[in-house]
Amino acid sequence: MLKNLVIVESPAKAKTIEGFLGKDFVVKSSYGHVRDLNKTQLSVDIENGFMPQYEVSPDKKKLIAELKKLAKDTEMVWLASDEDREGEAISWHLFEALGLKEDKTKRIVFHEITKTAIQKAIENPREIDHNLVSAQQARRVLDRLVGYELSPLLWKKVKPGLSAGRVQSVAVRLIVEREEEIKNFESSSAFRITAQFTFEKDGQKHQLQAELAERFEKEEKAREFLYSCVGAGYTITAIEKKPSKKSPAAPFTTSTLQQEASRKLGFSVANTMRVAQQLYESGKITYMRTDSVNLSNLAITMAKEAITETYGEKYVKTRNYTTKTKGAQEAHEAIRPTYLDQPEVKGSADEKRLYDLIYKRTIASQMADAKLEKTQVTIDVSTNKKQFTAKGEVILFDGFLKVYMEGTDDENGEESNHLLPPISKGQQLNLNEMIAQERFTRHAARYTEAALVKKMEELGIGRPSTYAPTISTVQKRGYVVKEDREGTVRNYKVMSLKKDKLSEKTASENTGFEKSKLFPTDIGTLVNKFLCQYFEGIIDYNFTANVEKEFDEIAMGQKEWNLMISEFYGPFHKKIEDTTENAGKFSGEKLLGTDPESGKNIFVKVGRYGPMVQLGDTDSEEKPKFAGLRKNQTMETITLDEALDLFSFPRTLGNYEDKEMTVAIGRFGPYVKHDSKFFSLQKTDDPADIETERAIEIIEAKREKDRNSTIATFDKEPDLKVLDGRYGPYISYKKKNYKIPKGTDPETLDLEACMKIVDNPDNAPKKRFTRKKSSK
DNA sequence: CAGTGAGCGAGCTTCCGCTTGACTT
Repeated sequence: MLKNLVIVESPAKAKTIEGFLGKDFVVKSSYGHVRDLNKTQLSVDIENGFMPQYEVSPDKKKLIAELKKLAKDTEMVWLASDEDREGEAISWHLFEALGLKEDKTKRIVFHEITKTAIQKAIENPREIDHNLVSAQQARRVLDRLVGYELSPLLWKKVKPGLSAGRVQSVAVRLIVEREEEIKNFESSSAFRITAQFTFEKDGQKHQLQAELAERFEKEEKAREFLYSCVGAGYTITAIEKKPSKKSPAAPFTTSTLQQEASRKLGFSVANTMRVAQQLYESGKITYMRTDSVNLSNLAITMAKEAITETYGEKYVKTRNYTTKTKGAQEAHEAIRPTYLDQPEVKGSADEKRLYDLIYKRTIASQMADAKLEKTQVTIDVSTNKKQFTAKGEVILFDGFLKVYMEGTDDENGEESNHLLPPISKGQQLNLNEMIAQERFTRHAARYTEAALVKKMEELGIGRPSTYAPTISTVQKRGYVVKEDREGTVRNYKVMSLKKDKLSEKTASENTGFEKSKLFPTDIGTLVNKFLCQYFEGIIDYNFTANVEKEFDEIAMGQKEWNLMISEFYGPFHKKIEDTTENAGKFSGEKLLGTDPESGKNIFVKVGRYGPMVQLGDTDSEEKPKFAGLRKNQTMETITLDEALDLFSFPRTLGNYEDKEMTVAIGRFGPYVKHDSKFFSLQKTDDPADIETERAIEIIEAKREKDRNSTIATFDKEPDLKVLDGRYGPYISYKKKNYKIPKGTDPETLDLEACMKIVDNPDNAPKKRFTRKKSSK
């Protein structure tokens, strides 16, 4: 009989811990949650105290059976899931699903994976905290109720297949509102005056860059100022020195790792997590989904040693960081290298780069402050009362800067603090050139994925394990797109004073260029408008923070979980019913104008398949005509002329092989149709310009490509083909695809062998899991 | 992925938070 069975959440953790515990312990993993609400129905019994109806998750059936068998023959089961709300619930679900006995079960927790921490945990077991489990249950039920009542309402009122939820809808709101802010932003310009001075000291020539403290809104005033400096002398009248320091940033959490990897390595949030997972699984870093900035004592000791050895003792300053994040649950350590004596690891290029970032951030966090000296120099102008200032910064002691400096999201990095030449008070300066350059104010920056995560974390919305999936969800639903956008050229005025002569010119710059930024789509904007209008409370930025307070009360045993849910659900559900009944279709319909040919109205609106234009009124006798918007068109910017162009399809071309060709625009872009087959246009083709000749070219090019990807065909069975596709060779038969078993050379297949493959159910195409409903 | 859009109505879609692989037709 087995003595001890320990169950943790992650298999990599299980492996490490098993090494610490010795042969009397077997350590297994639950792979996260093991039970959940059924996803095909609400699974919350509203009439009976909102009782959730749990079931073992389909992908956990096998695992639970295994664990159950193991637990039966074990003297003591130790539930060692994380010490937070979700972790406590996982332990309780395991207890229930495995049918454990209280006297044979213990609950233990630890925040760091070290031998002492585990042994201490084993010596201090406790029982499952049912209040904490109730708080998780409240969280789970609330999210289900919100998601599963709001989403169907969107299907009815806006468009099928949409979704809404406590987290994703706020993420979309942030992006939509930022876009509106940008749209309403009015840029203003002012003239910034900079001067380059020279002087000689001890036979050496020096330069000094300075800026006028004041900016001029009007071009005329800037010009006046430059003129006023003609023939002027310049003198340094004050030098002010101030000591300052910089401290290192805290070790990485999930959110800060995503931000830095985005800023410094250009990683998407999903890529960062994928690479971090690989590093974690190969034992190189600690757990990557965490909101804690805490390092274990062991880690701090290791860091101290590494810093002392490489940089010397005066670079060491050990620190304990505390989180400032709202709602942080700190079940894990910060993200750090497992072994701090390893500055480099083997692995893919991405793994190496991400590890390097984690290594440096961790080491720097335990290093001394950088000591600086900031200098401000004041320069008087003899011909007027205005003053220039020059700023400089000297690093007296580099400290942690030797290793790592946190990146910034600030795109207005105009101010540069450079080294100053040897200056002294009273020094006379010569003006080399003075420039007045028109500078424009900038709108707030659009969100990158990582910047959105940062904002969500500030609002306490979402968790480390959901940041990346949420960003992917809002893109999958078509609410948000991640795109590059080209900028526009803008002119600005430059005036220069050199050798007492004024010259003026107009220069141009590219502005508004965006790389990998999040933009709202028409659907995202419309859904946000709908939710703002009818469910302001749910997408309020403080909604999560407020319900979190109540979850905390439940966790402390001060409130019943289902009472909390009931208080929320009453008004919420009433609003759902009201809106279902009283609100009309929410299509964002807008009249664009009238068709000059027929005089009928042309609208733009969201239809069953997305944004479209409509020719003719919905309630008119004659059925209106519809056409979907192209990818680069939006409901807000489409013009009447563009709408009319969309109605010019399908357009008939000449014949080819005695069959008619047409050109049209469909769901997947423009295409040529011939003999009831479809041929997609190239990106460079404009469907408005396609004529017979080009259409034939496109058809022939497609046929050629098909021929090249055909491995074998058979005269006896024209429906069967061996083809080479995206994922390698496969068999196509009667519009269904079959995989070829491993180790079979597709070139050698004859018809008989193919039919054998087709008939073998193992090779049958995978069907989407659909629940069979009993027929009535 | 497959080239639609009213209305009729069946049947489908959907949440957040914990975890990894499987493996694309």
